[in-house]
Amino acid sequence: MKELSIGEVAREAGLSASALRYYERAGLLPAPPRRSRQRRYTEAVFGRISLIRLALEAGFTIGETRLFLSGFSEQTPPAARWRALAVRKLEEVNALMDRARRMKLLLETSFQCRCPRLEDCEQFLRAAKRKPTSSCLG
Amino acid sequence: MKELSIGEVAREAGLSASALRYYERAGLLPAPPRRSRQRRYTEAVFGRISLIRLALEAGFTIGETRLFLSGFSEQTPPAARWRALAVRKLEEVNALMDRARRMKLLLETSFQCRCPRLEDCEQFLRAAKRKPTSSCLG
DNA sequence: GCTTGACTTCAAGTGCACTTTAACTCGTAG
DNA sequence: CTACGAGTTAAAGTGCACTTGAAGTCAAGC
Repeated sequence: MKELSIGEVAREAGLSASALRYYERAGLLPAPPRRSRQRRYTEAVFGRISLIRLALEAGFTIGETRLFLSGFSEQTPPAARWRALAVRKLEEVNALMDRARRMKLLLETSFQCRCPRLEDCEQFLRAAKRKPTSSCLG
Repeated sequence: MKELSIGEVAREAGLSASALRYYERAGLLPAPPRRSRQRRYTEAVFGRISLIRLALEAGFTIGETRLFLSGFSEQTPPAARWRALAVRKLEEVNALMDRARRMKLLLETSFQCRCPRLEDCEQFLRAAKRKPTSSCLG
């Protein structure tokens, strides 16, 4: 199996070597074996990295992402804590999607808006206040 | 028209007085008139505040939010810059929604997943990789 | 043997969105 | 008159997710 240096992994994964070291210190990436002090990764690391990026980009903190990952890499232990996190995060992600959806609608309607102050735009207020369209991706 | 102190505005709007002063320094909130050095707001401030919060919570930075607000409060001037920002932000919001959607799907499928490592879970990988369901809110 | 380039560690720095602190001013109540 | 609570400022501090800098290690090429 091919061994990769931190530079190669960084280049291919599209992030910096320092970020990889940071993830390792933070407990998100397992410490790989060394060849004369230098890290040697296998290609399995890319799956882990995209999992980490997916979580971080969706708004998980480093600590939550660690817990999220440990909810799977270990067999039984932190199930309760992980489950609690997942439920809470699911709510947060729902809220995030709702805000993003409203902001999108806002940006789109703002192209039509000719009001002097956006706070007074009827069309905008309708867009900004609309509650979740619960049918979509719910 | 009723005049409100910074404390009353903060309490009613659900944020801190220091945040309001910070928004003012950052050019998001207009500097209100003073009664013996103390800020006196009218109720119109609440509309502005919810606009600010909506933008910030959807991922706008302070600078972008300022530009966003100025795109409306002024009649003609920064239309081009604002329009460019809006288009770029619309893309970012789309990306954010896509990530949030995938994270949501991920959290939901993870409740079913019994794989030792999530990176190897077939069901999960299908969920994480699925591209935008372009029909929804597009 | 010396240089080069990619790696190593540890500590300190960065940018954002605020918050906290210290020292101060007011208007009001006792 | 004093004390109190709520407001004021400028400057420093906070937490997060990294990045940068300094000083060193190591294998390969000249």
